[in-house]
Amino acid sequence: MAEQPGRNGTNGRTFDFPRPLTTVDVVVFAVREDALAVLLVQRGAGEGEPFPHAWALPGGFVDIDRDRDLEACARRKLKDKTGVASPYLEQLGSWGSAARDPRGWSATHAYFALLPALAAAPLAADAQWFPLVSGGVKPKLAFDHAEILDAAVKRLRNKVEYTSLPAYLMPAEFTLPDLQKVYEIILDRPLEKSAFRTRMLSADLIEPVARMRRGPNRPAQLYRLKKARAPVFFARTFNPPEG
Amino acid sequence: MAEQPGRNGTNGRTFDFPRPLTTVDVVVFAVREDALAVLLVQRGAGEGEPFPHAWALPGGFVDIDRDRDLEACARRKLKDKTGVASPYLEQLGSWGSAARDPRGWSATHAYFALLPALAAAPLAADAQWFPLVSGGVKPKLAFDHAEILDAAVKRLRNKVEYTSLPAYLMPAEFTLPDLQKVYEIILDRPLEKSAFRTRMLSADLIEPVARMRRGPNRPAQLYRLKKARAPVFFARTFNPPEG
DNA sequence: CATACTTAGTTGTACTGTCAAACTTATATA
DNA sequence: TATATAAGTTTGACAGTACAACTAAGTATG
Repeated sequence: MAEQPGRNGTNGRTFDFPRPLTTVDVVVFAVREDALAVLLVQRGAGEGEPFPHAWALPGGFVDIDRDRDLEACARRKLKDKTGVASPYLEQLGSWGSAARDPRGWSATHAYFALLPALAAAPLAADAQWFPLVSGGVKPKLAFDHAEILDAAVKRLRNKVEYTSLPAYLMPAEFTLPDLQKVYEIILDRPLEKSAFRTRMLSADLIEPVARMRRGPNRPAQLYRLKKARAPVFFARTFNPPEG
Repeated sequence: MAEQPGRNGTNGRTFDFPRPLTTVDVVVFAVREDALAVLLVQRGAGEGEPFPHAWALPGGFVDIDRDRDLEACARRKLKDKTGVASPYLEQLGSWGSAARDPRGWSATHAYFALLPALAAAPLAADAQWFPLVSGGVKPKLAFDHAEILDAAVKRLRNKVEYTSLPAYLMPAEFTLPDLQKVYEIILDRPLEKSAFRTRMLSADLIEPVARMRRGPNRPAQLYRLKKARAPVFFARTFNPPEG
């Protein structure tokens, strides 16, 4: 185990002051049953545990022996809860204050992840998906996690206006109407079909596969994400939003 | 002074593990002499100080007794170095790893600030402005600050394409050509005059004052930022960049 | 087997805002 | 008074979206 950290450094100099607690939290999004959903975990009720039984974002303390850096820490926590190793992961921001954790001054580094709908089939026992209703989630969240979730939803909504982020919420193969539907779910407004198709097809983002989706009506072309494709940023937002 | 933090909590429970160091750094931008410039401070050379004499971003440890939250900590450090109390301040991200500080596992919360050119007249003794040349700064920076600076410049450049952020780099009164010049300095390319004017004037962002700027040619209308104006997000970027 | 129904996908016109370049206006200076 | 210079406007071309109608391809139904 590493030496007690509050007192001594590694080079002989003493820097003697209290350190904030350091945690990482992850806002995990997926689209389930035609709604944007977020993954929450229920907190334990051990002695001294703040917010016992409350729902919270998956996360926890940085382990300086296991976690090489913050992103590795976020991936570890994500893997623990969902089994998914490499989803889309983006840093969201950090929240730190004297008041947010009853155990003392603490700072959390928040990330947000996008998962294909069915990726997290074997969920951890204490984890559960919650649909977002009017920007929030039903249970009252621990710490300042409601605020972090709110920031994540706003950031996602905002970026969906001009990026291809929803592509990371899709299964391996999907149709253009499928993708449009996901955009519409997140933005909560309908989009123009022809403009949407033109934009997506000219973005060098997806490629058709040899199969079609068949159903009770006209078949639809199936597409897949081009390999190792970073998100695309469009030069315009979708609907010049209101005024 | 607060009790030693590595060992005991405030509620009787012991959470006994090493904590990362927690710092805040600020990337302070201003436009000086027709170039984007960033504020750096020279590090001391006391015993055990990492990167002695190297230039670094202004910042340092969170003081859990003085700083209510992370943003307050950032404002304190900014005030110390520039005397400026309330510039535009935005969270940039966080960098944390075992390797970035020789004193041990550390995480920094980075902010970026935009200052009017002449706001920071009385600079701290150890602080100095450095112009950005091809995205970077001349001296080799301490820690991973070159990486943080790079992220800040990229974020600023990116947001300038579709927001009114440069307005926060302007003095109290300025002309539209002045503002366009600042956009062009940051983006490092010329913009269309008429489209620029149309966009800015229809954005409900600035208002004319009763005076004109006089010079050796046609006078220009002076404007000022509308009071308490949050940044404006435009529905398009400026030049559909290349392809 | 024809017809209705549904969703996929295309086409065409109107509109909005940028691009590009020319043009007009207002001042100082020679 | 002419000239130079920068401020600000006008005009037409163009790109991409909005809106709406249209065609295409399948299943279901009588």
